[in-house]
Amino acid sequence: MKRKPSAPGPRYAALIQLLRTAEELWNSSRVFFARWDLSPSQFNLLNVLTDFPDGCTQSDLSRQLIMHRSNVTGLVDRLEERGLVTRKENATDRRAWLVVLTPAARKLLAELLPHYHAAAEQVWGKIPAARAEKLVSELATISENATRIANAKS
Amino acid sequence: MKRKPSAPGPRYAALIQLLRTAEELWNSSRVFFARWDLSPSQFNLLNVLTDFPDGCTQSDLSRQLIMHRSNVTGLVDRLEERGLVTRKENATDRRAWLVVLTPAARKLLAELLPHYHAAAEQVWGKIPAARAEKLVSELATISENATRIANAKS
DNA sequence: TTCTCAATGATGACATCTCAACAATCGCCT
DNA sequence: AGGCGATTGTTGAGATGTCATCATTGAGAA
Repeated sequence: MKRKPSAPGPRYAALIQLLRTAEELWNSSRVFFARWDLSPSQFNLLNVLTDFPDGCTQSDLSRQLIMHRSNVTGLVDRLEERGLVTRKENATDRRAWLVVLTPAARKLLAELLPHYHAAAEQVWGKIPAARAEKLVSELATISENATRIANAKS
Repeated sequence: MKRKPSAPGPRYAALIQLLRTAEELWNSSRVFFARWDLSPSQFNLLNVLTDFPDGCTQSDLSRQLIMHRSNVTGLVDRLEERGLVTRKENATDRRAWLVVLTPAARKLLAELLPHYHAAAEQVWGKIPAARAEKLVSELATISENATRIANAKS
């Protein structure tokens, strides 16, 4: 008894749900960060920079944020215009800038982050932390498999 | 003993991993669909249309794909230029088009979908279907919570 | 019927992203 | 020292996405 041609397997729907959930999270975060006039990408960039008090190269940022170098250029441009970030010259490598948070950005993050972390916890509802942590390893497996399969020569 | 100010809760990292995994899946799918000269969004649109043999309104498409109406306009424009989709006039509502798959698109999908469904299964590796299905309900909970929290008046 | 409000799709402005190409610089190898 | 390949940031083209706004059309209330 045949079903539809090329019926999806049982785990296909789960992947779709995963993508959809991530999209909803992203869109929700857009609404959330709009209160501080930030986009999710802008916040992520600032958030990464908090781990690099001495500054961070744009290429390093692109790797941390998993995006193309050329995208970081415009992102930093707009954040620099708003005074949240500055480009410092790098004495040891004259090709690369050092992107640093301004005090204004640190103040903004100090106000924003508690709300953000609280909201992140709220999103899980009654799902316990133990379950969430088990999820992480499964998600990591999926990430690796996806990247490997995509880069495999067909 | 205080940690960093505004330390993230235990489930925060899991959310980050979720977003990262979705991003890797999306990027992997970009590489995957490039074999047929399609973007992930273009594929998703065509895939949705297979469920609507009589055609689908652009607004309906925007709801199915969770994107703004204005985005569907350009997406359909480009697919129409490539002959994968046509805009039929709608007798019962002269505001709306009916977007329909062309035979060429059906042929393309018939060739593409088996590979896609196989890859989707492969991504899970040794994670059993039962666990994947349990994931779905948790992800659905997260989706709902995120949307609700974002839309709540603060 | 007419009026009003909602829905549809298009458009323009803009942010976000990828990719290819480029000049400048770095590092290493000979 | 010189040369060569890799890395860095920028630029331009173009796809993808949001949002506000608009004219057209639908549909239900007065």
